[in-house]
Amino acid sequence: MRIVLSNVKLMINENVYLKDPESSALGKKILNESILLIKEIGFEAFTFKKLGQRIESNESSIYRYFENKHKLLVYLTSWYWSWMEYRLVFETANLTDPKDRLNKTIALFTEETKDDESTEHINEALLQQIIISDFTKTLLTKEVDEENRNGFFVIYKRVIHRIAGIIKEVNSSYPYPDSLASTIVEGALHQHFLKQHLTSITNCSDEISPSDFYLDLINKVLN
Amino acid sequence: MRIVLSNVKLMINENVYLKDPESSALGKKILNESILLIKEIGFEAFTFKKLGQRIESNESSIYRYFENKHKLLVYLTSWYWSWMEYRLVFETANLTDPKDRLNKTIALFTEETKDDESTEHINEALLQQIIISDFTKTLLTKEVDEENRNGFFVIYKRVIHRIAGIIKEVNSSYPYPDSLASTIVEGALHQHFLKQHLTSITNCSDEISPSDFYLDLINKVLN
DNA sequence: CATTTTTAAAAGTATTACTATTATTTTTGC
DNA sequence: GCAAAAATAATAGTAATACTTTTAAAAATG
Repeated sequence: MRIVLSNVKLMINENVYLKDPESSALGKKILNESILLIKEIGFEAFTFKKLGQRIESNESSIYRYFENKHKLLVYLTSWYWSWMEYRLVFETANLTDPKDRLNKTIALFTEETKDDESTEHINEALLQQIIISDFTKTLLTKEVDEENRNGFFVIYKRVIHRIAGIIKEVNSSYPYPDSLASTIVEGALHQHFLKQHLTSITNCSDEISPSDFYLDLINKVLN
Repeated sequence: MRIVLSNVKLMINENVYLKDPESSALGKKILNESILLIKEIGFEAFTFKKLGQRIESNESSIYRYFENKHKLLVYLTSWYWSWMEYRLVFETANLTDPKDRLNKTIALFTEETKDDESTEHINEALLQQIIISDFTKTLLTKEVDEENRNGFFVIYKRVIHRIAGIIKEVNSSYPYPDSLASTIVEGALHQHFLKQHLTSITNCSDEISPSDFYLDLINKVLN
């Protein structure tokens, strides 16, 4: 199923950016090329100076959009979860059986993503790779409580709550729906990472996907 | 059950350090105080200069033990997993029923740690807090493949394999023992973090522990 | 006690993560 | 179509980081 996103603007918390990057050509270039550059050299080595060189623009111009690279990463991850939320709502809309809805949901959040061609300035497949390697780092900081208060993670939290809600529809007496949802979403990212880099401690491979593992898991846990 | 570690030296891969920190008083001070300082200001803000000031020693002296702070963190995390492996072997040694062994194991890896008084230069409870916030960062780098080849993560991987082995004893036909083990160990760290900072997306609290959640989960998955 | 090793102190370098200033270009509103 | 405002580019500068190097002093060891 192809999603039409052309007319939808994903809303990202305003505290994350100084100037909305979706409001200008340079801003979109920043999003687009930062994904490529972070994927290429890793988030730790990524700097605004290097990004500036790459987009043939100035370091200081990028600073007018984002205070620092951490906030740019929070922006990109928020965009990703917002896009996933949209897909979740869209792709489960016509499913009435809670079990179908749950299986579809788990598949969506544990599968590898293909690029969605309806957004030209974001390569979703590459963005998912960045989410796998770097999303957790946006949370694991000394500033997490303050940033959480400032709404940096609202979209992610909303996504987890939606999934927890679907879990409850299937089994309303299960006592840990939020923990199960957060464990699966975060765990799926981790299994993708292990599949790519630490293959010996996962059963996921070209034949077995994280989806297989988590679909099996959730059905056993909820029945 | 109290563990006697006085006579045991946990072996850490030699590629991680330049000089064995357990071989000198300064080295032990580096381990001891780095745990306190990382906990205090966070790993990102932690520098060898600050650590040097704190232990009233010189920055350059610390560089003779560890090439950089990342390797110091890999050392600390390896030490932690080595200690956990020791506890795992010790505490399951006299259990013959596979189910008992598994439950004990899951409890061990999902519970909050109390300081083990038998090692004076490491505060295990604080170290666990660092593991919760920072262990994943040691893996999520651009250099993970090279460091993995150099044996930086052998202890962690061995721990996961041990747990996977115990899972297989309980249910030899379960198809994803390694993924289940890695999901639980890593997921438990994540649930502890959520419990502390993003309480709305976990059911873990003062009343419900990550152990409750994962013990329930593993028994449902394997039966 | 002489040699080696370890540690400390100081200085130096390249890079990072910004900020500030000024100039130029682009956009917009009348 | 032009003046004003806003955005961008270029340059320079700063404080901190993440080291390396050198030299000297202290401690350990054979």
